Amino acid sequence: MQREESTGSLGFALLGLLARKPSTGYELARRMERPVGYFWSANHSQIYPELARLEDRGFVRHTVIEGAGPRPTKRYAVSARGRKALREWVVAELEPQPVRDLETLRLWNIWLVDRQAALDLVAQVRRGHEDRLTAYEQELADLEGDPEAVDPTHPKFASVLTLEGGVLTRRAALEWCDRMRQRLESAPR
Amino acid sequence: MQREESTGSLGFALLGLLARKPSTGYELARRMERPVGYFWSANHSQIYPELARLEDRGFVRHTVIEGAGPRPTKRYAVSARGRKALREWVVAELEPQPVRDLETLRLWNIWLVDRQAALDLVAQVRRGHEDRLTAYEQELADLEGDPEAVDPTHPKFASVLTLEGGVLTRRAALEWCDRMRQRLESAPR
DNA sequence: AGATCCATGTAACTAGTTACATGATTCC
DNA sequence: GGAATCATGTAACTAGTTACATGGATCT
Repeated sequence: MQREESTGSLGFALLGLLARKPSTGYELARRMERPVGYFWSANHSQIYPELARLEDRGFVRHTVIEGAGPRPTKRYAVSARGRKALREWVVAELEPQPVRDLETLRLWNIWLVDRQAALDLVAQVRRGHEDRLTAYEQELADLEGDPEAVDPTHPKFASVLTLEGGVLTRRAALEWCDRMRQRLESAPR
Repeated sequence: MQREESTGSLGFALLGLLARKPSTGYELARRMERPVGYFWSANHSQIYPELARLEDRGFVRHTVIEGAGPRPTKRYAVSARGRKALREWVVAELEPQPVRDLETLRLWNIWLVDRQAALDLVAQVRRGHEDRLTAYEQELADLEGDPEAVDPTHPKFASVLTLEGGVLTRRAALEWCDRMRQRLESAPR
């Protein structure tokens, strides 16, 4: 048993955001929605206390700026120590994380419902993948031709990589949905 | 504000398992590791209390059987109400779930590390996808040629669908990893 | 005799969600 | 004047993890 008290995934998500651009907690919450929210999300109620913990550990520092809230507005930036901790976490050997994929769980139970309901479910899942694919492609288009996106030490390089991953896997998921539809339609009744 | 107290995803995961085969809590925990664990996971310490809640709601029932533990061994089975609740959940219109994908989060920060470390990370991620792909293909091979797998009202039909989805998306992920490797190798230094 | 599996539970904790609370500024 | 946006926090809750606890049966 360890009382280690180490930074969790949310902390590294925030460090990654701040390494790209210093921000207030509010801005971090907005940036968490999109595009980071494509692979990590958090509410502001989780972000504010986590920023305080990161500051305790010396991973971020804040300066008070003028802002619109009833309390002082704080802009956070990563420290050298925070950057180092993030770099180390990125390349660490991590054991595989537990998966929790609600859509696949629902599809795994599709044998319980009638054909029409099954087709509706597949269509619903397909729509979700389609929407995400469109979003990824739009983000990618914005980065296209940007010379910084070719530099592997620039954040935009990493953004392009992750977006391309999203495109590839969502396209595969669409193909899967089409197969499922065919399978359901051609199945004997 | 609602005090609705409704069944969550874990409850439906357990109902789905029990709809396929009545089991003890212990067996459910084992089945959660593989193959269900490919898309949903839970520990026994989460499973036992959840089974009690499902029973409170009349979704499952248990009978005491002979077993090896110090306490009475209970075999659970879904009730008609539980089956109905599961069917309704499967086809419900659900809002998209928050995503938490640690691997993509790490790749999104890859611009912070040197080329070798970046290549190592990509290789690590690739290995994970490879291992999963192999597992999916093995499970699929076991189901191949099974006449029940063609019947859309049989659980094996749904198993095949989800495994095929896994194969398609993991193959896409492998392609993605190969692209990332090329991109990193061909990048100017 | 010791390890592993079967079997069920609770306690203490961390992570994440939803709701409450406050108040200035800007847009319509 | 009202809604949306900026801005930060806390409280109460649900979900999930890790550790503690117990003990028979089977395998080596």
